Amino acid sequence: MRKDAARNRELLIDAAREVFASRGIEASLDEIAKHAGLGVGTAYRHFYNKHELVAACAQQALDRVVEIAEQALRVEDPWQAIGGFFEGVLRLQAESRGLREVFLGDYDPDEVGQPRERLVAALSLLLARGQRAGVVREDAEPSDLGFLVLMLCSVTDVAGTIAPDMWQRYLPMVLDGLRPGGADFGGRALSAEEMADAIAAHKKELIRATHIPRPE
Amino acid sequence: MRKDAARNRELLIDAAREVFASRGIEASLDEIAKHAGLGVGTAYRHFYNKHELVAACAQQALDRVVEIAEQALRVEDPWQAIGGFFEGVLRLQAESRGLREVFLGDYDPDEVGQPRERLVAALSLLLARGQRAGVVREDAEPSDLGFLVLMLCSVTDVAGTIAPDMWQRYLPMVLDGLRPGGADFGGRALSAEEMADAIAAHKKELIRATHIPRPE
Amino acid sequence: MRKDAARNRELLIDAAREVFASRGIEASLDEIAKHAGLGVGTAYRHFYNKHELVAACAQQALDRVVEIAEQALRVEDPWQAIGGFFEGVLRLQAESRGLREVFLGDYDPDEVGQPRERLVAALSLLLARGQRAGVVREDAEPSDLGFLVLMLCSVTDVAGTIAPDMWQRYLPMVLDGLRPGGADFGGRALSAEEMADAIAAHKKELIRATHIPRPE
Amino acid sequence: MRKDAARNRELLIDAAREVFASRGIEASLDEIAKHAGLGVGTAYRHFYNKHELVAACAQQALDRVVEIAEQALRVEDPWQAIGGFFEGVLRLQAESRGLREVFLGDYDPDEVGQPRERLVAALSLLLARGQRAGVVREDAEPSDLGFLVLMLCSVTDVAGTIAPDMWQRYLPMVLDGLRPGGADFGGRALSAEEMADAIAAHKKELIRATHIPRPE
DNA sequence: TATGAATGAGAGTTCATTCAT
DNA sequence: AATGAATGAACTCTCATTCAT
Repeated sequence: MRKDAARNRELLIDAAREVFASRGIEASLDEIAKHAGLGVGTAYRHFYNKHELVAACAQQALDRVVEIAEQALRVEDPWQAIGGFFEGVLRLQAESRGLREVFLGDYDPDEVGQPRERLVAALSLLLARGQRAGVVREDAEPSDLGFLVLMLCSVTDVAGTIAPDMWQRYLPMVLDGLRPGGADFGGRALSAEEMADAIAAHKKELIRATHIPRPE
Repeated sequence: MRKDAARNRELLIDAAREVFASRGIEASLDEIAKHAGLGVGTAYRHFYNKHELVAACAQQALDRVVEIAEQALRVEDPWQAIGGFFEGVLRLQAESRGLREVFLGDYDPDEVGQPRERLVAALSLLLARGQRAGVVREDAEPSDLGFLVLMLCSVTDVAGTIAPDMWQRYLPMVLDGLRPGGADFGGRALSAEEMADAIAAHKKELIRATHIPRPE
Repeated sequence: MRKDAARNRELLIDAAREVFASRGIEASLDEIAKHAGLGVGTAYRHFYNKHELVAACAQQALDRVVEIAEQALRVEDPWQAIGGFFEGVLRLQAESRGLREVFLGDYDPDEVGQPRERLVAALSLLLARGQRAGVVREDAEPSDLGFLVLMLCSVTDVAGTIAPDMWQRYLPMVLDGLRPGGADFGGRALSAEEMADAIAAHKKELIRATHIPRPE
Repeated sequence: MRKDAARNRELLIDAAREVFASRGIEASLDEIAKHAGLGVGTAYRHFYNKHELVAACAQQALDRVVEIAEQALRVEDPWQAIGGFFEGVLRLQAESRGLREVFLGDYDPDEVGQPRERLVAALSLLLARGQRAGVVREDAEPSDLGFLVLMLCSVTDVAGTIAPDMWQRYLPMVLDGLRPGGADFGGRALSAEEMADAIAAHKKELIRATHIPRPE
C-alpha cells in the first residue's frame, strides 16, 4: 500500500514535469492527473494544492542538480570538475525545457533546506578545490557558480528548439571568467544566504503563476 | 477626443507594464483597466484582445531598446559605445522588471518588422565599428550582443530586488569575452534570421499564457 | 436638416434589415450603424433603443404587406386577387428571409394601430369579395388568410436557400382549402382582435431577443 | 455516481427545455443550471458548450417525434395512422413551445444520423401504407409529411397561449390535401436528402445564436 | 484509498447605452 | 446634430478544489 502511494506520487511528479514542459505551467491538474493515469482526487491526496505539486517538481529538479554537483566532486581534476558541473546542468536544462523556471522557483525555502545546503556545500567544495589548485580565481564565490550557470541556462531557454546547444558557444567565455586573471568582477558577490533570499524573492513572482498560498 | 483616446492608449500600456511587472503576465484585464482608471471595455476598444495589449507593451520595450542602441551609436569611442549599450539595456531592465519576458515575446514578428530591423542594423554597426577599430574580436556577430545582454538580464531578473545591480559583477567578464583574444567561442553564432526565429519560437511558449489569436 | 434626419432614419432601417437578414437579429447596433455609414450615436438619436429599431423594421415589413393587400384589392377577379395576395407576400418573404420573424413581432400593438387596421380592412374586403362572388367558402374569416399565409411562410423559412420556392408546392392545397366545399374547418377562427392578441403574445417571445423595454 | 451523473444530465436537458421555452434560446447557461439546481460547471461537464446542450434538447425532441411516428405505424388503419401522427406531433408542440425551433435546428446532422433515418423510414412507411391502401395520393412524398406538419406547427407557434389548439382548424384541410384527388401540387417535392439539407441549412441560422464550434 | 462529478469564483470578451467633444 | 470613445453588466467557458460514492 505504502509502495503504491509512493509510486503514485512519482507518477504525478513525472507527469507534471512532462505536461508543464509541453503545455506550460498553467496546465490544469486534470490534465496532469490524466497524463499520470490517475484521477484528480488522487493528486490532491498527495499534494495540498497545485502549488505543492509544482514545488515537488522544483524539488526534484534541485535534487538532480545536487546530484550533478556531487558527481562533479568525484572528478579528479579540479578544473574539469567545474567544467563537468556546468555541462551537466546545461545538458539537463536543454533536455527538459522550463527546468530553470521550475528550479528557480523552488517555492518553499523552508522545506527545501537540506538539498539546498547540500548544493551550497558541493559548490563551495568545487570552488575551493579549484582555488587551492590555483585554477580558479581567488575572488570567486559559490554564488558566482550559480549565476554563471544561470546565465547559460537563459541562453538555452531562449535559443530553445532552434539551437538547444547555444550555451556551448558561451561556455568557454564564462569558464575563462573564472580563471585567475579573468576580467575583474564589477561588484561584490552574493553570499549563499543572499542568493537564497534572491531566489526566494524571485520565486514569489513565479508563485503568482500558481497563486493561492496555504490557507490560514 | 482623438487626443483623449491616444492618451488612454498610453495609460493602458503604462498600466499594463506596471501591473504585469507586479502581478505577472497573467494579471487580468479588469485589473489593468482599473489601474489605468478606465473600464474594461475601453481596453478592448484599443486592443483587440489581451494578447494585443501584451504585444503593445513588448513593442514599446523593443522601441526603447532600439533607442538605446541608436544612442550608443552616437558615442564616439567604439568600445565605450558597446559598453554604453550594455549598461543602457541593463539599467532599463533593472528598473522595469519583467522587461525581458515581455521583450523576448515580441509576439508578432511580422508586425514588429521595422523596429527589429533597426535593432539588428544598430547592433551590426556597433559591432563593425568595434571590429574595424580592433577592439572587438573578429569572430563576434550581432547575435552575440543579443545573447550576452540577455545573459546579464537574466541575472538581474533573478537577483531582483535584493541586488538589482548584480549584473555589474559579470559585465566586465562578458565585455572581456568580446575583446580580441577572448576565450574561443564554443560553437557558431546564430545569424540574425536564426536569432529572430529562436525568439519567435520562444515567444510561442509565452504566448500560451495569452493565447487566442485573431479570429477568421 | 429635416430631410437629412429622415434620410438617416431610412438608412438605418434599411441597414438594419440587411444586417439582421445576414447576421441574425442579434447583430450589434455598431455593425448596423457602420453598415448605414453612420455612428452609433446617430442610431440612438433616431431610436430610443435597439428594440425600437427592430420595431421600425417590423413596421416597414407590415407596411409592405399592407401594400400588397391593397394592390390585390385592385385586381378585378376576386379569386385571382386572393391568389395574388398570397403570391405577393410569399415572394416578399422569399427574398427577405426573416421577414416572418420580424413581421410577427410587430412589437408594439399600440403604435402600429393604423397599419394593422388597414391590413385587417384589406383582408376583410378581399375575403368578402370572394365570398360574395361565391368563390370563397362562407365560413372563412380574415384571420384564416393570415394563418394560411403564415403556414406557407414557414415552409419558405425552413426550405431557405435550398428551395426558396417550396411554398408553391403547397399553395394550391391551401387555396383549395379556401374554396367552397373545402374540407371542414376543425375549429373556430380567431377574430381580428384575438389574432392581434396572439401576435402580440407571440411578439413577447421575440422581444426577449431584444429585451429591455422602455424604462419607468 | 454514474447514476447521479446521468440524472443530472437529464435534469439539465429538462431545465434547458423549460428555460428555452420561457426565455428563448438565448437564455444563459447560468440560468439553466440554476433552474436545474446545479452549478454552471456541471453543465459544462456534461456538454462541451451551450451549443451541445441545445443539440441535446433537439436530439430529445427528435427522439420523441420518432416515437410518435413509430407509434403511428402500430395503428391498424393506414389513414388514421397518418392522422394520429399529425395529432401526436402537434400536441407535443402545443405543450412544449419552441419545440419547432429546437427540432428544426437538430444541429449536427452527422451525429443525429440514426434517429433521423428512423424518422424518414417511419414516415416513408406511413405514406406507402396509405398509398397502397389508396387513401393517400400517389404523388405525395415523405418530405411532404414533414412540411405539412411543420406548417401546422407554425400556427401553434404563433397562436401560442391564446389558442394553442388553433392547428386543429387547419388539420382537416391539410389532411384533405394528402388524399387522392387533392389539389394538384404546385411543384416537385424535396427528396429526403434535400429536406435534410434544407434543415441543415436552416440550422445554421439558429446556430448563429449559439455559435462557437468545437475547437481544433 | 481512489475516483471523477460538482462547484463557483474569476477570466476574457461583447455590446447596449451614455456622453464628452 | 453627429460622432465614436467609454462604460460596465452579462455572457460563455475554465479550473483549482471539494466531496459523495
